[in-house]
Amino acid sequence: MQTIQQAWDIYILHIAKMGRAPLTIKQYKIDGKQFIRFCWDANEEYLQDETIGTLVEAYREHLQERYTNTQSINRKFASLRSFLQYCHFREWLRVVPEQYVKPLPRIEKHVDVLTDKEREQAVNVWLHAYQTIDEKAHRWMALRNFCITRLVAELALKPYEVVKMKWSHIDEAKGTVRIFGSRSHRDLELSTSMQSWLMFYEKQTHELFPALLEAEHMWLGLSNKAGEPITVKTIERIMLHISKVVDKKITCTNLRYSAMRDELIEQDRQRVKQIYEKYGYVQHSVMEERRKRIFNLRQRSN
DNA sequence: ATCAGAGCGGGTGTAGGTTC
DNA sequence: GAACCTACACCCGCTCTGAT
Repeated sequence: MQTIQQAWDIYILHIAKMGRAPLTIKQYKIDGKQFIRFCWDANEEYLQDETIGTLVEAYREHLQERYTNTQSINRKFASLRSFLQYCHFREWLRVVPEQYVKPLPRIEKHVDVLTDKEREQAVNVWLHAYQTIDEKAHRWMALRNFCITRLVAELALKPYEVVKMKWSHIDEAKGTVRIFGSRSHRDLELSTSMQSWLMFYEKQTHELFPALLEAEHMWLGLSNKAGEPITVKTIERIMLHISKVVDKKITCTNLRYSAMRDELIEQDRQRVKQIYEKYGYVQHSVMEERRKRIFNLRQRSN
């Protein structure tokens, strides 16, 4: 007889072989660990038809008590459901207790969008740092952070897309930059002011790090291995610092939505259809949903 | 020798985004 | 539009460095 632990380990190998993203696998491992710990506490170690129903039912209640956010609960249901189906497929289980891993109804939340003034303040934080810091390396870093913040504020980029940027993705003649998402790319226009900031940043980078003349990536770190790009963690920290200074939660996502807002005029659904690709969405319906949430919030707060 | 703070990366809840 | 997958945000603890 299979233990639940063994089964989950095999299941993880299976989804890895299926080509799931590393982050997904990492998350599913966490979910598995939690479920197995719960089973142990209930003195259940083995995967068997006789007990799996009551076990999963009890786990469902446990999750609902422990977490308030239905999104979190539903994600754990999703991985558990997928695991149970796999067990069924492998004939370790005759039946899947489907009714206990059904998702809870989703609650729609409003999104927080920055005002124009807040956005401007946020972008100015690192510009100001750049203008006031004397020490060379820190000054360069402030310049880098300013350029990143401004790019996000202007082009509504996601952190992952920022990190992937390379000098070769900029078309100086056209004044555009090619942004690579996780599975597609798009060309966006750079303002002339943004273009000159980037050129200036490039020059400064080469002056400070002559050895990195050949570095492909635009955003480098002082303590990284030579030529290695920063990670999304650094983007987070740039935003965290801004949040502290302006005393308002600034994240890449709310900067991104603030940049989208002006184009997402409240009633203009036609426009949403036309521009969704610009903001890196695969379908216009996602952006339509975001538009509704953005304007709901503004109606309430105004 | 100890402390403070920056930088970094792992862990995990939550939200965003894609696929079916 | 439900179900599923993946990224984002945040917490925490470790390490390194420079100040006291």
